[in-house]
Amino acid sequence: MFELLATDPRSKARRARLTTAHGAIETPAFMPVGTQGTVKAVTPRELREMKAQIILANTYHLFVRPGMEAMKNFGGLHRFMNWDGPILTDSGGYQIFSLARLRKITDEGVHFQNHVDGTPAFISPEIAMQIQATLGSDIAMVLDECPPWPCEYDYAARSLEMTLGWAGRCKKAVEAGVSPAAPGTAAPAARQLVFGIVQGATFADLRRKSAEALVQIGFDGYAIGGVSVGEPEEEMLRAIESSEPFLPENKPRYAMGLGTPPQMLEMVARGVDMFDCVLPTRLARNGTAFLAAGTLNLKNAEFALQKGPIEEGCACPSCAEFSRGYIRHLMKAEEILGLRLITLHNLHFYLTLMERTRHAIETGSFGDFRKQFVGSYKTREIATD
RNA sequence: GUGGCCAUAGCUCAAUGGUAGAGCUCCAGAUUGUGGUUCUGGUUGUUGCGGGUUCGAGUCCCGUUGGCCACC
Repeated sequence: MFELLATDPRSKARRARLTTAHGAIETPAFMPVGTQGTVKAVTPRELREMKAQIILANTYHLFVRPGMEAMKNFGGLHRFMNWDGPILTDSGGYQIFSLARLRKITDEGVHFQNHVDGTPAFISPEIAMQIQATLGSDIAMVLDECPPWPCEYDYAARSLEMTLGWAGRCKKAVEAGVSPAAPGTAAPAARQLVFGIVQGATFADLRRKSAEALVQIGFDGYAIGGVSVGEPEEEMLRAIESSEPFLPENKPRYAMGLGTPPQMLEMVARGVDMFDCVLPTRLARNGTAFLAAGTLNLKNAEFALQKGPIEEGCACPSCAEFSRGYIRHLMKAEEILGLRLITLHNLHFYLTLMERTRHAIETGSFGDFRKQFVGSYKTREIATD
């Protein structure tokens, strides 16, 4: 169920609520990425404390390791990782193409060797949905091919044909009843939502065709894929703009793998409701922190003696207790607490940004908020102690 | 005391007598459906010191200082 609560009169920004089996998600929302059944370096308790509403996990990674036997044994991913909030599972199409040693792609599915021990495996649209049913995620994604950037028109068109065929089979597989049974109960679990994925690379006509065909099949939400693959920001926004007009207003839109803080606001203004991105967690592990003024590489020597927090006035647990100088030391010494503290800060930053965005849309001030935030955010701004 | 080996970047070490380099550290940059990864740049030298041979010496010769090893 997806209810629109407020809309911005001057842009396509929406404030809405998506209800899943494990609770409601207030949108626009950022979803922390927990590929292997863990948002790297933080616990589910910490995620709850910073008000994460939903997290991601990855079908391909969990299929390869620990595998479905473990998942069945533990009664699904929620119980396995001890997270009782909503989970969205990416189908693994992206990983099959980026990680696995490819054997063969056919209309039937993908034969591949996994990146862990090279074991051959096969994933079809039906199998992808079956795995996600076993994982018990609240939102499942269809299996798709994510073409590279740049990409020739002919390749993008052929890839889209295959992906659309797969989307139809995913829908059919779900209707045929691969939905998860509620572990340990007689009652059937609440229905798993399924999102289609718009592809079409950088070509507006393919994007439109993709969106319209998916809507024809009918999904609970629509993702915009084929972005965050190395394309320049203008291409990324164009991909959003050429997909969104053909998606229904009463269903959530999800920009896959995106983005930077300003990019998220630009996409909210273009009608996107949901985001996932590894930037806050990955960059944290390399020492980069997100601030209102831009990013900061905390490994830089200039922070060695600074006693202030990562960001003045920040309400995250790291800023409450630790200095830039200490965190820099931890990162230089490769102490795991350092990347943990920055991860907590960055996730708090992303989640708070979306909370402020929701508030701005509700109060009719999104335009000003967007302008103010994007205007003051610089990639190389260096704040002083 | 005698004999031998060694001395080059902050560290560990390369360099047929022909423009002194590498790895690590250090200083920066990249990272968008995960990459604690990886990649890309950059700083640093009176080649222990003093002489000599040579067109040219980190390299050959003499002396000297320091370290290590072996033997009286």
